[in-house]
Amino acid sequence: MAGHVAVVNMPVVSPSAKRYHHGNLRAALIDAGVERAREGGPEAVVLREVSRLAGVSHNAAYRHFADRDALLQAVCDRCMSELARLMEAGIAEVDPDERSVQAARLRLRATGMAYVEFALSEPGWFRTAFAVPPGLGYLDGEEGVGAGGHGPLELLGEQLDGLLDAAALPAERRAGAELAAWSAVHGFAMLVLEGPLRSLPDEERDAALTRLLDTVERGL
Amino acid sequence: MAGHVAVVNMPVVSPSAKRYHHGNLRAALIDAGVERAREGGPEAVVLREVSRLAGVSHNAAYRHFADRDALLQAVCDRCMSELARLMEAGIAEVDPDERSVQAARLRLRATGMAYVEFALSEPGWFRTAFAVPPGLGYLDGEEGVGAGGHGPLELLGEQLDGLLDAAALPAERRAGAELAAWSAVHGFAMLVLEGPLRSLPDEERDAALTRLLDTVERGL
DNA sequence: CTAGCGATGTTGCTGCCATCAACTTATGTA
DNA sequence: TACATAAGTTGATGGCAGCAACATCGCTAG
Repeated sequence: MAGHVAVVNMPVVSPSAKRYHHGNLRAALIDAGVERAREGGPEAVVLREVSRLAGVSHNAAYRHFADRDALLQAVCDRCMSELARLMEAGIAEVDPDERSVQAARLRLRATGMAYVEFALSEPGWFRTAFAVPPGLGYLDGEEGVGAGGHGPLELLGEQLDGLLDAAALPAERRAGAELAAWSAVHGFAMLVLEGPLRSLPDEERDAALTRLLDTVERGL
Repeated sequence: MAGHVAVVNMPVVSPSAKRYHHGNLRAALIDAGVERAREGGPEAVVLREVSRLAGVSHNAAYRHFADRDALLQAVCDRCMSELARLMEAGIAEVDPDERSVQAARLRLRATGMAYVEFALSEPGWFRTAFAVPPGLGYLDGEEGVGAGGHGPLELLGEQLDGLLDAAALPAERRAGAELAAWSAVHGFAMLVLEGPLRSLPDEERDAALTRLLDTVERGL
């Protein structure tokens, strides 16, 4: 996503040529929104500023998005996808063919670590990913998915299934396990990022994360 | 806090008499801010609107607060205090003299339940409590405390100490237990309130909360 | 080949907000 | 009792979201 440039549906003309019709404005606006969100989070996704970045006048955006929230929604999706990709990458670091309890546990742990690492390394994107405008329900389907076509929740579920298969998770506890694990890492990220623990020293923060993941592993 | 009316430092004159000097504007502004936050969360704490509610012109607020963020900060504190009070109330429902493992566990559970109940019953206040403006670190000291003078983090810590005393928590796991437990309930509240799980049916939500608290209890 | 229509951008409003500066009124104190 | 100062007010500026009316372009039917 970093340095992302829309490649699909590129304008037929040279991008430098200043034309009345942009040719690919919708994608350009989302790109610009993602860029701003990276620095300043969801509140930095400002229609006028984003339009300026896209080299177009304010109001042009209204041809492609009903209002600011619609643009923000699209930007949120992209941020969520980025999170999914990072989680996929973390999971993939454990040999996919390995079926041991150990491997299943490592994968779950990697999932949680990737989640928090994303929050800490890209706070703007992380906050944006969860800043879906009120009223709009998360569709949980096609949007916000990683390269494998699965969203964060599905990725987490797959790791829990892996734990189940490896007999490291009692079957009667499988239900609802997603939400328990997810809540833990999400809350940690929020508290540390913009909550009361925002000024916790890095060292203590990392120790607390390890402690947290241990707790989840024991408790699930 | 509901229907809260500032009693300390009330103006010496009848409140209905329209005077040039309000007499107690600072408190009135905070009250109005809390009222708006209840409905619309932190973004509803708007200087002009709050001033209107206090029956004073915009800009009057600048005699009492450096800027909007300073007012918001004060409102956040009040919301956090309200959370602390609800947690205290939940904890107090278990006989304070009872020292059993059972009682200690119930108290921890009540703490978490109160936390989530506050988030669900007063979403505006909950979101505001954690919306301390960036740059301002949480002081974690005098602010945001309940009737007993303790903040949410301290209240949680006390319950964990209780678990320790009752030998329901190994001493080597006491460190960092606050953050683990807190993260879980906080993440749950966020995900359910404004996150991807915002449209989860009440029934499933309650079941998930039970499952979550079980997990924490086992894992700590 | 070309007229014109619809899609895409632009200019110029309105109304809301935060904040600054300059002015006014009340209060308490010397 | 005068006046310094705290507390409120009026009236700017500049930014943002969104509406309306106008301008330009590109494609397609005839």
